[in-house]
Amino acid sequence: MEARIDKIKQQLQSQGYKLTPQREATLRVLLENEEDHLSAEDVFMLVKEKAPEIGLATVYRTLELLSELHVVEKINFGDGVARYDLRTDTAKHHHHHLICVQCGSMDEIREDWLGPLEERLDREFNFTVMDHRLDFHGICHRCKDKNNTDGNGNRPE
Amino acid sequence: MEARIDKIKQQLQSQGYKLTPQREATLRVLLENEEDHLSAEDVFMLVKEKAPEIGLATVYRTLELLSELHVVEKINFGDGVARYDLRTDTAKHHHHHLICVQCGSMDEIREDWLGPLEERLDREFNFTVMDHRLDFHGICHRCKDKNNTDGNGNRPE
DNA sequence: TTAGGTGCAAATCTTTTGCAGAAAG
DNA sequence: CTTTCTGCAAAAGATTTGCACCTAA
Repeated sequence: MEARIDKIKQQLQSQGYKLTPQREATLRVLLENEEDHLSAEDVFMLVKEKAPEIGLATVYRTLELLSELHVVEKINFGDGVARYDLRTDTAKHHHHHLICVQCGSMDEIREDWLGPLEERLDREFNFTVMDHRLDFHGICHRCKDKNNTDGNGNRPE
Repeated sequence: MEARIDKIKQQLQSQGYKLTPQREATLRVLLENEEDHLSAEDVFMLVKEKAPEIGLATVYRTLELLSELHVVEKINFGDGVARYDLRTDTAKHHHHHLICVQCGSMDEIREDWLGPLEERLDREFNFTVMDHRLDFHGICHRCKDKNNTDGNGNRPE
């Protein structure tokens, strides 16, 4: 974890930014909750536990900065709040989301399935892909199990 | 166009909703701008040309209603505003977006490239896809041309 | 030392809601 | 008639910004 913080610190400094205690605390929260998709408010509350004096505006400013540096990715599930995902170390951000329309859960697929499509885009549309976002909406395996064993015969929708 | 309005009118009525002049004007705007991804504000301004007395809240309420009826799809490109796409008559909504990080333009690909992936999801993850969203971020063909002929050698970012 | 950061509060922006009056079926 | 709608204005949330004061490098 220290190594990752150091690396990000260098990224910041190479662009003339400073690693302040507030930014470091924010980074640690993101690292400790890598599996989650935290909103700015979520991050704020978690950071407050470590650094109670931090302001919400600083969290927003930090997340925006980290977003510009491609350290985190800002995502939007349509629930009115932006969420922030720490990016993995690989060059691109290759993961997809499975969003269940029944229970609202979200799983991730940490593989990239779009390589061939991106080549095709470059060839056919002269569009050079830098990033992508792929979300699937449907029924997750948990809900499918539940629907089948649900004695009262409830069905989604 | 009248046929499509009639069809939606029936959809509304079968659920106990009324087709008011405001709703009809909103629908017409959506039909006339099917290629665009209008925000609620966009729709509001266009509807105002036909029905100046309409209120923004009514537009929001109408769009939400049409969304529930699956007449439009509410989408979110992460720019802080929800946008609304008229759904095509086909069962699924198969199109992808090419969003240019340089000029902000957005093109559409009206083909579905994900069929095989969706089958794989069902097989490997037991996840049944009902819809998907695929956005690519990168440099569009227009900006690539512009960058190459730009005498002052400006580069994006 | 000094450019960049911070906290706070106020401002902004999108979207939602309460309500009294209007109108579709 | 009665239930659903509408417009307006106010409210609610999320995010951004102005500003005077700090602080990391």
